[in-house]
Amino acid sequence: MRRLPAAPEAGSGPRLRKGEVEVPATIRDVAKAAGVSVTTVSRALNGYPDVAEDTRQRVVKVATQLHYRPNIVARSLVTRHTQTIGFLVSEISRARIWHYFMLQVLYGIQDRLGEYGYDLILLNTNPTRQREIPYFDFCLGRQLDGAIVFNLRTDDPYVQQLTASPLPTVVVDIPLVGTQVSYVRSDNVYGARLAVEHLVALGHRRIGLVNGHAQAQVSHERLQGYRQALEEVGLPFAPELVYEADFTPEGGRKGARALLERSPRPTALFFASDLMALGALRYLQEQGIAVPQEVAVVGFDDIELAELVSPGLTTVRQRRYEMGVTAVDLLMDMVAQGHSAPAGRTLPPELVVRETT
Amino acid sequence: MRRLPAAPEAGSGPRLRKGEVEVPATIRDVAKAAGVSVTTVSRALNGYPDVAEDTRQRVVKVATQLHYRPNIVARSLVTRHTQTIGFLVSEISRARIWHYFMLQVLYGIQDRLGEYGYDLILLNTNPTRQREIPYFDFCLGRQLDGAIVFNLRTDDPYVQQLTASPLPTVVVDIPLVGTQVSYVRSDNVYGARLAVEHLVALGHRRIGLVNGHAQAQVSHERLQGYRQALEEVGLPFAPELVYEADFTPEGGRKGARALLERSPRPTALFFASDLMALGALRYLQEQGIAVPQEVAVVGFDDIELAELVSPGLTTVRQRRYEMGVTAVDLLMDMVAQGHSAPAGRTLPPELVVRETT
DNA sequence: CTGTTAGCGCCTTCAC
DNA sequence: GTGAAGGCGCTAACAG
Repeated sequence: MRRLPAAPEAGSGPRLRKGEVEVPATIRDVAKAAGVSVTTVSRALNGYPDVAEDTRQRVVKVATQLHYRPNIVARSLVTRHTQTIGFLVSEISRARIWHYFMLQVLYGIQDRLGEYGYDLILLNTNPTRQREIPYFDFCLGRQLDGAIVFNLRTDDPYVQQLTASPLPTVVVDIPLVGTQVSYVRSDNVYGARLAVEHLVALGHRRIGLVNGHAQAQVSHERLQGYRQALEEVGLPFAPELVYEADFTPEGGRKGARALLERSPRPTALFFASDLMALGALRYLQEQGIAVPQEVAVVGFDDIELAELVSPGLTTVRQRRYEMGVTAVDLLMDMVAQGHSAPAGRTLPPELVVRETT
Repeated sequence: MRRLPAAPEAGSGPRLRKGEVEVPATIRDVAKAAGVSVTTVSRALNGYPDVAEDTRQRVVKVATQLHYRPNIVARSLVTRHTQTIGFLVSEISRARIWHYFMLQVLYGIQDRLGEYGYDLILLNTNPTRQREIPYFDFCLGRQLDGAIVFNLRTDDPYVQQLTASPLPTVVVDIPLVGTQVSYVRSDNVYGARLAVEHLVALGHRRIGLVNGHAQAQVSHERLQGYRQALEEVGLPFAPELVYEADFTPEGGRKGARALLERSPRPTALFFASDLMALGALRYLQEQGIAVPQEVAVVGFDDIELAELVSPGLTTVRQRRYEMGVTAVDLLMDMVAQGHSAPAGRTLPPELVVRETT
């Protein structure tokens, strides 16, 4: 199985080649070549103070010559931490649609994690495996130091397990708390209010909502914000003006069609995702319905395309990159500092007015 | 440093709690509880045939009770493979723009890797670190079984190192070969020809090209295809009709503006990425230039938005998901089968005609 | 069929 | 300041 049979000749010198394959130098090789013990090499390379300066220099030099790289796996076995964080994206393969949003969060995570010297592992999970194996067993088996969970549905079994997680975890979008669990999300209620208030200020009185599916936490929150804003200005809440879609362009299209059949016809449509708004925009154009003259449109997220289409999409910007960064900060507070879970963080979204309103 | 001091009491039973923290059961705990040796546990759980059926059952049962999960790190240390592949995206944090394209490739990778039981680790690298550390040192240190390299510029130092890589590696977009290196890419020459031939068939004679930057391998190939197609139909190659941009919407915008100032003005524009085409489309709309009546536009990639904008973007589709899947297949051929690098794979793109031509 | 014996490469008390 | 010894949790010969 192993690529290399144990080398019989434990000769001295940089045992660099064995047949065709390069054998990486171990700490022992360095020790031998530098004429010190492995202990000293370990200390010298890991920056402990109790090593004579000239010894350290010699060790470093030899290590460089030998192209020595500490074996992270071996180190992890003894230190019991891997400098690795798991990124668990529920249904990553099917819910592709989410990922315009996700990507930016991922950048934030990746950038910040880099600063801490951690790497990110994309856990390969799927609904079946997910049903069988507690989420943290994935992580525990791999000795991960923590995890970030993304795109969890509220009815996912993991939600239950999460609060009692023994592993430092940050959940995106769902406000879960536990001694080892924290969260980061946008203030979706506020964001939705921003959108609706903007529409109301523009004179709209019948405002439709095309929402995400009910298993997404954010859908509830955005609906709530929508209702709040309406109530605030004394507008009635009309259930027939709410359409439950699924965040996809196709869903947005259907939602637009359905809502525009109501009478009196709404003069504005608020979508719980930009992708839906974009799908609807396309539909409206096909139907020859003028935006924003006949129907105003507001999206949610502010994905890059929002400003690339014409007319440019008015939308509620989520601080996606910052969500990633914040997730890591919260996580590192638990992992590195060993604190128990800090309070979750709720980031304020902001309205970006373009040409669809 | 370690979270748990060595437990002094090595009592029997499922030593499940120590203070607040749950201590995962080890193979030794299972062995003890099942009344067998650790070897037997290992064999039973790993499906070796030389274990009595009732012994196996007992072991499995005990393991389940104890919530035993093998420590992957420990296993990796001895087996010398980690069931983990590195994904190295050059400049992931700054070249954000690439990633509409990347994401779909990533899905392909992730899905296929899951079938093989592997996970993917996102290597955190940056230009600085990249200049200092040979690419495979990242991987070797973490004992990765292989790597997939994405978005490499032709002038990146890694390109040199790659051919001699001791680690199974698949490069996306750059046709590198070595005993342990293979590649996957689209047939960019052919793709560009498809685009230009389509335009020519539509009667266009002056066709501009807004290309990517010169450090991208694909730019050269697409330029080549552009020239080939021109030559084929006896059209002259006019250097002033080629603009070197950078794959971004902003670059596409600039390219469109520059090229449309040439006289006689080109009647068609071919962009080396959809993102550039989209940026240009936006510009053309602002300028009141009718697409496709006054200027026809063709993109490259077929990212999801291409069909979401209106007019829908005519473009050259790359099989992005399939590129990911293929990359993994090539890689696994080296990693699991232990073959030396199989020939690289070049996937045929296809023309998708929408409304901009 | 099962157990004993050695490590994998590294870090870490504990002596010197 | 440095080294010797032990062990992290697991797999893999090699005996029985």
